[in-house]
Amino acid sequence: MKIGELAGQADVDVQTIRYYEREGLLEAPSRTPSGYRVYGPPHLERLNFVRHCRSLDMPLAEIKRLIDLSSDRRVSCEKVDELVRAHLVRVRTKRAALQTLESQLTTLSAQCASGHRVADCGILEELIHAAHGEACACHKA
Amino acid sequence: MKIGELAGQADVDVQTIRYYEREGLLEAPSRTPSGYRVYGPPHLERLNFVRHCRSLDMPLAEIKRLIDLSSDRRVSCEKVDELVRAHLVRVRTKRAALQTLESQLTTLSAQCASGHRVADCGILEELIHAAHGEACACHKA
DNA sequence: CGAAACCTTGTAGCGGCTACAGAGTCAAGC
DNA sequence: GCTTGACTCTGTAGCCGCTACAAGGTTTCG
Repeated sequence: MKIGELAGQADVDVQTIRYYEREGLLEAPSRTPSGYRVYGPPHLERLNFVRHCRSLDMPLAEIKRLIDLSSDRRVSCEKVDELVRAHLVRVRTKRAALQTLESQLTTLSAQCASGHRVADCGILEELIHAAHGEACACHKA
Repeated sequence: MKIGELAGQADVDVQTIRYYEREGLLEAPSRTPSGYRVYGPPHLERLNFVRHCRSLDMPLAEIKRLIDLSSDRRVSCEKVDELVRAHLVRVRTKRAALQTLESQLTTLSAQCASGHRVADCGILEELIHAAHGEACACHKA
């Protein structure tokens, strides 16, 4: 199949496929005499794998390492697990930060009694006041 | 004070300050005859405000609008609240997505019984298997 | 035969910085 | 006075993961 069909099957932009090829995540496929890329089922499988990892928010570099690891089937599985675990830690950290953020913003939004002017706005006061302090507590270890 | 001192006070990179100036978030300060930027306390205050908003993960464009709104004290506060609320929705959505992600990765990591080879790795099997399906359920509305 | 839909490469843009290059300025020590 | 080092200046390029555009070539369909 040609690139457009592959893109349709995997629900990915055509450009993204070429980008993955450039970045070494997808093998360069064979070409028609006129230079069009021709893909087979293994390419689709690989592409779906990459997209699934991306849906788990893994950076491309990590997906690439995962592919390299899995292509050498003698390698200990611990490395794969290590990688996934490290990623999990990152996600967890970010999620926790967003949670803090969420409650801060909720508090902030509650400062605003409707119908008044900016001059009396609790939100802005709060933001300016906080800015006076020594930076946001949520960003201190 | 000069840019380095301002940067120290606000715990911001010097380059970031110049970047904020270029982007219109910080007023261009006066200069010494030799062209060095000279800042006063109001600049520090503004910079701290921007950093605080950034610590709340607001995009620069939004912070700029917030500054513009707050400089016109006659404007209704609703716009400020609207802006904060919209940001809150974005944060909440992202946090929820990360939460789903977190549990998926936890499940994934549990697939891996230690000491075996990649060939038998539950994680990779899981990832490849999932990739075969019609994409990740977590990304469907 | 000609239009439309595909494909090709190369390049630039997004956001929010960060880092470098190459030049100028300034304060302190010898 | 002269050097050294720390600062500052501007301009430019890189990071990530795409996305979009330009300017051309190919294929397909009516």
